[in-house]
Amino acid sequence: MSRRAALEAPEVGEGRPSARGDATRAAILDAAEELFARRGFAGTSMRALAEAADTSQPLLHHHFGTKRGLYAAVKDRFTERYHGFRPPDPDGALGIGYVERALLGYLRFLESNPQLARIMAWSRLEGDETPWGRADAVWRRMEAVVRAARDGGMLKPSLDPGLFMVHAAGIVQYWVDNRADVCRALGYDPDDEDLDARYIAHCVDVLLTGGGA
Amino acid sequence: MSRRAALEAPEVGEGRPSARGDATRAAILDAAEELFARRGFAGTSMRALAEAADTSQPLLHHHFGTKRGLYAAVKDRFTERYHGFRPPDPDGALGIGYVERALLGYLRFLESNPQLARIMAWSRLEGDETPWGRADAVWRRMEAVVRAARDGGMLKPSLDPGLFMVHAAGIVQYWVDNRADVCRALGYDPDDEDLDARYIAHCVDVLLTGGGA
DNA sequence: GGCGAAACTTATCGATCGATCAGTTTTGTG
DNA sequence: CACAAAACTGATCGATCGATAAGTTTCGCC
Repeated sequence: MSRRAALEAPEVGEGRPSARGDATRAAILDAAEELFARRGFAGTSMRALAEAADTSQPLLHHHFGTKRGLYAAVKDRFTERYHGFRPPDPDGALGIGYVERALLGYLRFLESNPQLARIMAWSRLEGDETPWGRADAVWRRMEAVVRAARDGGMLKPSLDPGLFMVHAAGIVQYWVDNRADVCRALGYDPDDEDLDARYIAHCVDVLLTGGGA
Repeated sequence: MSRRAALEAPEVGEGRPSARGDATRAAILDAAEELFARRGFAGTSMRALAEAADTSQPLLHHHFGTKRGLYAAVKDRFTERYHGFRPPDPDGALGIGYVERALLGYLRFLESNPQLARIMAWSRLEGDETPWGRADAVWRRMEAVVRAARDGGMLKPSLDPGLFMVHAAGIVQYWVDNRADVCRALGYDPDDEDLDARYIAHCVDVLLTGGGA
């Protein structure tokens, strides 16, 4: 097996690096990202990955050691992207539109990284924990924003920042997960490009002013 | 292959039924429910299923035809259970506590059927659509309740019943899916038995009166 | 009690799985 | 250019996959 196994995959290498090697590694990761997201870990074979990456199957083991190692490498690359998401800068006042901008931003982020959302969903079902451990930082960062908004007088004092954030995150996540089913069941037009914004706006209105009469 | 294949599995049979056959079929379905929920379709082998059901592997094919047939049979049985869930009866007035009772009831339902929630999640990722098609009826039924509540003056007129229901369903689903991660990241005690109720109560408060200051 | 159908067991099929090895080509560097 | 390391290929390993065939036992009904 190659010395450049599993966990040390992304770094440039210990011996002599190679431009060609980096290119194929990237191609393999791209293909793996696509296939793992679509079919999950158990449903994806190394041979299918090799074919999708237009390489040979033993080469996958050469670069990433084992199938799990390749999976971990894919998630590592995703982790960087995931942590690249940040709630919009409150820039001073937490205006009324801030929550809407934040939720819509999160929705757009998930929609522009559909494979990330799917891989996270697969991982959760597969019982993987460690690779996404660093995601806790994102949670805490966003909770801090909510707490600041509350302490800044924008949200009512009785509000629990953590629970409120779970509430808000669930709004977005559930939507991207079930958008198609919801449209089919309740008769919304799935091709309506404004539907996402309407849903978020509706939720934000309820979140801030309540749905009660 | 047995005549009693795939889609016709649950019914009693066309030839001469057998008490023993029904018992093993149930045992196989129980084991399959457990294993498919834990490891997904691709991650579960027929041999592992046979061992868990304490039978032989060819017997699985005898009763359910193919692996997909068995999977479909498991989902069929789940579908009945899923449709067994109903929002609590408004019994006249839609009091302030009704939404809380409904959400908490849905949460308890999902928590008391953890395998149902997991199988639904697997199915969604695997791209299965038809087997849960009848779930649309549940969606519409619950939407009708929200619409009645709105038209009855309990919710504000500008509210969209469908979007509000997605919002509410997301609150519950996201919680059961991410409860453990949320507790770890934000420091809630995962063993706190009141946490579920507190979360739901918090969400209902925001849903009805809003989180704004 | 006997007869046919269903239930069940044992053995095994071909295909595919992840992984490894030996050998060749390419690449970077002195 | 020469040499060593890395990249890559082809062949193949044992294990396991879903599925089937053939034969035996059990069950339900007349």
